Amino acid sequence: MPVGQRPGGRSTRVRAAVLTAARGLLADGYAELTVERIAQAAGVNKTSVYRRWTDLEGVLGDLLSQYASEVVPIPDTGDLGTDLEELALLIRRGMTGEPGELITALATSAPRNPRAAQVVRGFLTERFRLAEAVVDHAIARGELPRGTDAGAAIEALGAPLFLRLLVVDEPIDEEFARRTAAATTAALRAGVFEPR
Amino acid sequence: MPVGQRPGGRSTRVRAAVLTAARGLLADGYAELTVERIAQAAGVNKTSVYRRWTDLEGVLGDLLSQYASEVVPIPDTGDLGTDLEELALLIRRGMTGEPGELITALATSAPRNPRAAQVVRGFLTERFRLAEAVVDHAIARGELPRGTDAGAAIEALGAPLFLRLLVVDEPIDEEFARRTAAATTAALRAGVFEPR
DNA sequence: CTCAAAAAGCAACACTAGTTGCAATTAGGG
DNA sequence: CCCTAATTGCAACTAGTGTTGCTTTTTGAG
Repeated sequence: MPVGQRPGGRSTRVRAAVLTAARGLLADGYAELTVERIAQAAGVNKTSVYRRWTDLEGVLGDLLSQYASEVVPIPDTGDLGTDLEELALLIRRGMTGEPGELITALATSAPRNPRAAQVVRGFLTERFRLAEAVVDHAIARGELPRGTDAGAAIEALGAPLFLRLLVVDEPIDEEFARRTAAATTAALRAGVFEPR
Repeated sequence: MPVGQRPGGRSTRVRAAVLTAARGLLADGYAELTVERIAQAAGVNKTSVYRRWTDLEGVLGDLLSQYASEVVPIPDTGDLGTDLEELALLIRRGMTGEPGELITALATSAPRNPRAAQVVRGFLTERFRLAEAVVDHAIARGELPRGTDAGAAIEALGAPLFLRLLVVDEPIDEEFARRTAAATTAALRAGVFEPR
C-alpha cells in the first residue's frame, strides 16, 4: 500500500510551475504580486498554492531558499581592503537583481509574518556568516588582531546597502558599494571591532 | 456664507481622538493595527478615518510628522567622536521608543504604498540633514577636511541601527550604538568620505 | 492492469478592507 | 437664533483574500 509523500510526477510539475510563475511576476514588481495571480500565471488552481505554501510569503520564501542554496564565491585576494570591496560589489549585484526584490518583499512583510521574518533572517544570517571568512582570513594573515568581531564588521558593511534597498530610494551604485567597503576597512584597521 | 475648511470644534476633536487612539494601539504592536480598530478605539466611525486620511499609512504618517516637528538637540561637544556617539545614542533612543515602531510600520509598507514611502523618506532625510551639522562642525574646527561628504557619513552611521530595527531582530543596545559611531568616526578620520 | 492514497481542481462560502449614498449632526457667519 | 455648508454617522455594498467540502485526476506499488 502506497503511503507517504509523493515527490514525483505532477506534484513537482505544479511546484515548479508556481515557482517559475512567481519568479516571472516578481520581475514586474511585487506590488501587484498575489497568490491568485501566481496561480493563474502558473495554470494552477489557487487552492493548490494555498495548501502547499500557506502564504504568498511561503512561495517567496521557497524562492529565496533556492538562492540560498546557490554557492557564492567569497573573495579571497589576500588583502582585506580588496576582499571587502569585492564583497560589497557582490552584495550590490545580488540586491540589484532578483534576490533583491525577494528580500525586499519578505523583509517588508516580516513584521506581520513571523515565518517571512524567519526566512529573511535565516538567509541573511547564513550569507553574513559565510562572508565572515573574509575577516577571518585577514586575522589569519595577521592583518587584524585575533578576536576581531567578524560578524559585527560584516553587518556594518552590509547595512548601508540594505538601508538603500529597503528605505532610502537611492541608487546602489558601484561607487557607493566601494565607499561602504572602504569605511568598514578603515573601521576594522582602526580597531573598532576588536574586543574591548 | 461660510465656505472653506473647518479647523475648529468637532473636526479637531475627532482628529485628535483618532491620532491618540492610534498612538495607544501602536504600543501593543502594529501587527494588529487596522483602520477599523483605530476608529473603534477613538469612538469614531471608520468612514471618518478613511475620508480624512485615506489609509492606515496616512494616519501613521500624520503621527510621524508630529515627531518630525519636535526639535532634536544635535550634539555639539567640540569633538567629532563624542558628537557621533551622542548622535548614535540619540537615534537609538528614538528607535527603541514609539517613533521606532512608526518608522518600522511605514517603512515596511513603503514598497506598496508610495505615500508611506515619501513620508518615511522625508522624515529620515530631514533628520539626517540636521545631523550633518555634526560633521560640518568638525570641518569648521579643522578636524576634517573641507568637502567631506557629511550626508554619506550620517547615512553610514544610521544604517546599522536601521538594519537591526527593520530586518535583523537583534537588540539595539547602547554598546552597539557606540561601536557604530566609533566605526563611522574611524572611517571619517581615515578620509573615506572625502571627495575623490 | 488494478486500486488505494495523495494531490489537484472546482465551487461555494466566510471574512475583511475599503467604498458609496444618504441621513443626521454640527460649526460658525449673518 | 437661523441657515448653509462641512463633517460625521450609518448601513448597504463591492471586491479580494483565504477557507472548506467534495469531486476528479494522478501516482506508484502490487
